[in-house]
Amino acid sequence: MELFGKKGFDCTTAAEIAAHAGVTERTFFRHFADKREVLFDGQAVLLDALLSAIGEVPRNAPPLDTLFRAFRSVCPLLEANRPFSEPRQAVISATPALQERERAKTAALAEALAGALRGRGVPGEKAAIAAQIGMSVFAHVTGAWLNQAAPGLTERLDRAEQDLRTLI
Amino acid sequence: MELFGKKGFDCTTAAEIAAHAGVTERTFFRHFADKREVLFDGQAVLLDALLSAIGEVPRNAPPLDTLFRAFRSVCPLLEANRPFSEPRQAVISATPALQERERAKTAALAEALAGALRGRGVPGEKAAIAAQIGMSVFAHVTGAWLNQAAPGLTERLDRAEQDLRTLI
DNA sequence: TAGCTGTATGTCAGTGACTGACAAGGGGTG
DNA sequence: CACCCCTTGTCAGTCACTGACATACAGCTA
Repeated sequence: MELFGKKGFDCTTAAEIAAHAGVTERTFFRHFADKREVLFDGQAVLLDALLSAIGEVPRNAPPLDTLFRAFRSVCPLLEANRPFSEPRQAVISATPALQERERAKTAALAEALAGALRGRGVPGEKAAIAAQIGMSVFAHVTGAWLNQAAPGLTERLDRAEQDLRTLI
Repeated sequence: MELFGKKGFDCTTAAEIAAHAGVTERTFFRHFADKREVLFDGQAVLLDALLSAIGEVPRNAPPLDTLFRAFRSVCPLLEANRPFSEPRQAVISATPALQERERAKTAALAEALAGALRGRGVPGEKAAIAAQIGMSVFAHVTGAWLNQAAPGLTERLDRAEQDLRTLI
């Protein structure tokens, strides 16, 4: 983040990152599949949090309710991480290649959510659509919230869910 | 597509593509921003078709109806293009880097749709959510249809729209 | 016709992301 | 102590992509 803030992502070489961390470039690429991946490590904990949150929701809840409850339950985690995720998001917003990667990550997350829904008895197609919709709303909300802290995440989620329901 | 079918996308060098087209590698990169872009040229016509289709829908239609009417109206175009898009999709499905690019393209398309909705008086947040939701359903449908031709696009769209409406 | 201009292409050298193969160190276990 | 596993370093190589410069060709004008 130091280097990215100073020179931008594209103008920071992998060798520089590695040197800044006190290792070789080769070692860097053994820890991260590629240069972009260095910014997307926390995804795993978010995925775990969402999956276990889904497990807490009563099984008879409708799919979208299940998802939104899970989203709400990880809000504190995201709020706590804001000091790290805000500058990170600034770098991503300035770099198209990173936006591509970010979309890939949220897509993977959506697939995981779809799998969780299917595991709770939601039919396949509907689970996929629900997960994609829920995830795109969630990503939209968190993105807007990272741009501007107020209103908070849960309030934004409420509004987005309202918008979503009135759309149909 | 010949080369990609034979050796796969990753194992086909840009120099080979260029040579196969009878030009230099440098010339290749003057026509396409990067190697992946060579597979995503048709997006512009789809965008135009969708935007003009949106223009045909009466202005007082609710946002999601507007989008789904537009989607339905481009189905013939997609069905006509199937001979080209099916092998193309096979290459994309086999190459994560291409899936990333594809998601970026559909995201750009969703933003364009959101802009069109806003131009029709839909408030900003709702337009963004509607466009993302519509687009993700549309992408999901076309993806499934490219994997298996039957049932057809419009029928799949009907079912997906049903799934979507019953989710709420 | 000769000259001028703009645009598409070729050539070349260079940077930087990433990879495979091999060697070297260091800690735990028998 | 010998052995093994895991991490790291080293090195050479491939390939995507870029900037600078030269060249060819088409159309327009004097």
